[in-house]
Amino acid sequence: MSLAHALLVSLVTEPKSGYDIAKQFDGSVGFFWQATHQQIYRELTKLEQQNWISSEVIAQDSRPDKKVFSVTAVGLTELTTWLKHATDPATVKDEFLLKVYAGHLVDKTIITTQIQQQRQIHAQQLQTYQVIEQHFFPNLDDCNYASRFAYLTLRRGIAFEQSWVSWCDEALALLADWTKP
Amino acid sequence: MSLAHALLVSLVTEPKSGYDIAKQFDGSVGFFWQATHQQIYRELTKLEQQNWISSEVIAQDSRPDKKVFSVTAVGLTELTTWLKHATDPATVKDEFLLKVYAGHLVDKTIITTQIQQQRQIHAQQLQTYQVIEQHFFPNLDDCNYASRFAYLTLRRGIAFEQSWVSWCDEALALLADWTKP
DNA sequence: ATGCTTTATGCACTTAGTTGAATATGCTTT
DNA sequence: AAAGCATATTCAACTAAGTGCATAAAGCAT
Repeated sequence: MSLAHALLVSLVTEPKSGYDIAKQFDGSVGFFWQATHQQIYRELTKLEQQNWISSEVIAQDSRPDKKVFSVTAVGLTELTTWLKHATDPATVKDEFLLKVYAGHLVDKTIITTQIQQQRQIHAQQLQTYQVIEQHFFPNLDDCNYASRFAYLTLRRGIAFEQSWVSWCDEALALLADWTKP
Repeated sequence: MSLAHALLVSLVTEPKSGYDIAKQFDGSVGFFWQATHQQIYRELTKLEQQNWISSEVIAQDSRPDKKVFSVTAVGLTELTTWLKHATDPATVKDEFLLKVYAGHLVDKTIITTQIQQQRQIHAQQLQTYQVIEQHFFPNLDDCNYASRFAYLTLRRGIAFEQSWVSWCDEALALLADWTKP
């Protein structure tokens, strides 16, 4: 279970509220971890009970109060312990590939459409990543130490999406020549 | 929720027992869907209640009886409906990338080791896929219609692993030049 | 006869994730 | 002024996923 660690990673960069994390999970950390706001709030409560994080209520004018969480010393120790431990490879559960595998059951156009849709999604995401790369990392030497690691994960995102787009093209080309017997 | 569909896909190829599916999930379908035997048995029970599959107890000598499941007409309809529907992109939850992102917190050697371990895992898996490709798909023209779709998923597996290995090499090269301030 | 392995299935429990709503504040739009 | 929107948090109920343990039948080895 790593939602806890995803939250710690997010909070160690800088303290924030549950609401902020939920928003951030749409970007940066959100590229490799997602959770709904309910999950986030529930887990934050648990982490505070465990004393891995502590909270402080901040009054805001023009907005409701917010509860800002920071990682405690205990939490930081836990984080480094976790970083040292070997990582199990992420389990792949890919509904789309399941459909490709079962593609022989239905008319070819159905799978062709599916692949085209996926190609579109991944090409879009690739472009998003490339814009971020050009905008925030035009020159790695100018980047601080922490953001270089963010850059590595961005490079992974780019490689991932490129690999998908290429595969879609390959698959569509192959499919074109097949006929159902 | 697609465990149900993963089971249907597995059973539509040929009827089998829960035990057989659990074994098969170590290969072919297992490359993009995994489940423990308890999950499988529980879901099979549910699918039978829904009448998407039906079972027949087969007595075996030299082995305990087994319950062989087949996809019903209702189940097949459900499968094709599912195939036609748009597919949400798989949610990525990658503990390893989370660690890379947090890499600035700890000594560089820790992340280097993590990346090397991942490289080893993906290089190994790549080789496994390549052996399967050479062994079972030396010539696509000789393959029947259904196994061509299996080939597409195998190609995806190969592209995925190659992409990981390349990224690991790139990341290790970049990391080598960085020093913690 | 007993203990180990393979085949085969299941229950109980726990954790993770989803869905839907309620509550509160203050800003902007109509 | 009313309605809708963004911020901010929480409750309650539910479904899905995952872990651990238990059972049982047959074959094989000691």
